[in-house]
Order: sequence, then structure tokens, then C-alpha cells
Amino acid sequence: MSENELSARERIVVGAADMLSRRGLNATSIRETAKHAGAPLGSTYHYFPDGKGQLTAEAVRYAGDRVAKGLRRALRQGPEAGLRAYLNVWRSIVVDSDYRVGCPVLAVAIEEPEAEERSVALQAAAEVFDTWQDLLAASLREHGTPPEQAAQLAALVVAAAEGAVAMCRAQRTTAVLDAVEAQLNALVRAATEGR
Amino acid sequence: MSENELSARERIVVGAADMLSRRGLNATSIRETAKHAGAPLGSTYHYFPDGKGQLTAEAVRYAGDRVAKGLRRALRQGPEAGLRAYLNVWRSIVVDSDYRVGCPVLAVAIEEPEAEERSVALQAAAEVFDTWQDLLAASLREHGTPPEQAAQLAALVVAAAEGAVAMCRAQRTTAVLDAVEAQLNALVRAATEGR
DNA sequence: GTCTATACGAAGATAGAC
DNA sequence: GTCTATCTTCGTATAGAC
Repeated sequence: MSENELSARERIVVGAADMLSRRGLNATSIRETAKHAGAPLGSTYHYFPDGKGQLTAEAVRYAGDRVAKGLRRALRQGPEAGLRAYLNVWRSIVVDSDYRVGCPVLAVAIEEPEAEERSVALQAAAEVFDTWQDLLAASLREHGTPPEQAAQLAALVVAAAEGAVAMCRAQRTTAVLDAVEAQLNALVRAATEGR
Repeated sequence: MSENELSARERIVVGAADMLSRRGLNATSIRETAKHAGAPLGSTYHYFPDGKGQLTAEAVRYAGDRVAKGLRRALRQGPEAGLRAYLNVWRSIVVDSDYRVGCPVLAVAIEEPEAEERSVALQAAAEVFDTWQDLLAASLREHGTPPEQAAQLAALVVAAAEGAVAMCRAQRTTAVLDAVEAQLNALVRAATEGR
């Protein structure tokens, strides 16, 4: 809301997203998130009265929105450009961090919610995945891909990117990301060939 | 090693793999793993003197070997059968657990190793991913797929399955897994068409 | 060789001082 | 309204009794 520098609340959310993408949900403590943002522990419970779940959900939505924004822009030049941009985002994140950073949404998706009711953070993760898929699928449809094929291919793209990022981190190579990009590129091209 | 019932050590490893696949690495405590296996906490440090890293690495290898064994068997009937079996394993795991269980190897892959040196558990995860890819790629090559294409397609299959499992857990639907299966099936069929 | 008891730190969360 | 101090629980790990 201020012109240039982020508010304490924003710094906490951004920091939480970063920690999630490095260490996973459980290893991301509110304590350290606050410290990293230069805020006292009590502040986090002032800004996020519902505790860790609420903060995590906001961090997931923040990260999801950033990727979606970039994807939307790239998709204006067509599905192939969108795919390239999408995969490049993930490749940059992985390589620039020396294989230490991955996807914060995935990190939240793989941890069992403690309570019976569905956690708000997991809900947020599902919505982010849906958004990414829908953006890709809509663009494919607009470029001549039949609806069902478009939805399937969009799901494959998102799933493969998520898996590839995690695998590349373990293997400390971009090999899987490169292979996935080659295969998906060919698929998207074929699916939009007739225009 | 005994005929039918598992040793305490084996029960600990199996339980650790299960907890990893539900809650992730950090939320899988040695304490609870021991309790779940009916063993005292001290025992785990007797069996796994190097602590949590060692136990985690063994759990990852255990889970990886189980999947690899099933995959190897299914691949005897060709790449399409192998793909079907591979995806069915993951679908069963996700659905039978009411979307609470995922892949323990992925869980280990996404958490930053604390020390500078590469953790033994992360190393184990990388090896499991490699094994799965290699099995699929070899089968594809044996059925006429050119080597580079076989390697790329195998990487896509493993990455997409990993991502799809995580996404399905968040969304509480098998939609992504279904979409991924349809797309990969067509790809594998096309890649082995000439036989 | 197995396990009880414990050390020590850090987690989530809150009460209540400023 | 912001933050300090603290409660309670749980984490890894170990010392040393059986």
C-alpha cells in the first residue's frame, strides 16, 4: 500500500512464501518468519489472528498470484510462449538458488492437514493449481485445441512442472526440466497446429 | 529376515516411509515413528546411529524399491502396461487414503538440507527418481523408441506422476491424475507404434 | 544389546505490560 | 495497537540403568 517499501505484514507474507519454497511447511516456523521480516513474534498473531494456517494460506496465494500474473502476460503471445515462460520461471527459481528453492504451493500440498476439516492453506493450494491450469487451458482453446484435450494438456503441464522442479532439486541438474520442456513443447505445438 | 513378521528395525523403516508420505519430512519425528512401530525411542538410535538422516534415507530407498519392483514386473508386458501400472499405484495410494498419502520420495526432495553437505536422504531420493526413469526409458528403447526420446518421455512420466499426486491431494479429486494418464498413454503409444 | 529417563532447544500460541 | 515474556508441548539426541 505504501509506495515502495513493503509493510511489515507484507514482508512477513513474502518471507513465509520464500521459506515454504525452501524448507517445506512444517519447517517454516512463525518465529523465524517474523525474525526474517524484522517483526516481533507477537506481531504475526496480530496480523494473522488465526495463526499459522492463515499465514500459510496467504503466502500460497501470494506466490500463486505472482506466477499467474507472469503466465497471463506471456500467454498473450500464445500457448507456446506461455509454456516457455512458465517453465523458465521454475528453471530460474531452481538454478538461481543453487537447487535450494522449489514451489511453495507444492510444499503445502504434500503435508497432511492436522485437523479433520480441510485446512485453509491446502484449500489455497488447490485454488492456485486450478488457476494455473485454467489459464493454460483457456489459451489452448483459444488457439484451436478442443476443450477436453486443452484441459488434459494444461493439467499435464502443471503437474510435470511441479514434479520436475522437485526432481531437479534432488538431482542437482536441470535434466528433467529440460526433458519435460522438450516433450511439452512438442505437445503444445501439435495441439495448436491447425490454429 | 524372520519368515513372516517384520523385525523392529523393519517396522521402523516402513512406518517412517508411511509418515513421510503423509506429513512430509520435517513433521515425521523419530519419536512418533518409534511409537508407531512399538519400539522405544532409544532403539531408533541403536538401529540408526546416524540419526534421522540415516533413517529417512532408508525409508526412501525402501519405498523406491517397492515401486521399482512393481514397475519392473509390469514392464515385462511392455511400456504401456508399465505406465498403466505405475500410475495405478499412485492413484491407489491417493484414493485409498482419502487423499492423505502421497510420495515419500517427493516429500524428502523438497526440503532444504540443513547442512552444507548434501544430505544422505536427498541423495537417496535422487537415486530413486533415477531408477524409476531408467526403468521406463529402457523399456521404451526396447520397444523402438529412439534413446533421447525415450529418456525425455520417461522423465516426463515420472515428473508428471509426482506432480499429479500432489495436486490431487490438494484438490481431493483424481482429475489431474486422469488427465495425465490420458495424455501419457497417447504419448507412449505413439512412441512405440513402429514397435 | 534394550530401553528408561532426561537434557536441551524450539515449536505454536497467548497474557498482559507498555 | 505493539511487542515482551511465558506456558506448554514436542523435537533430536544421549547417558547410563538393566
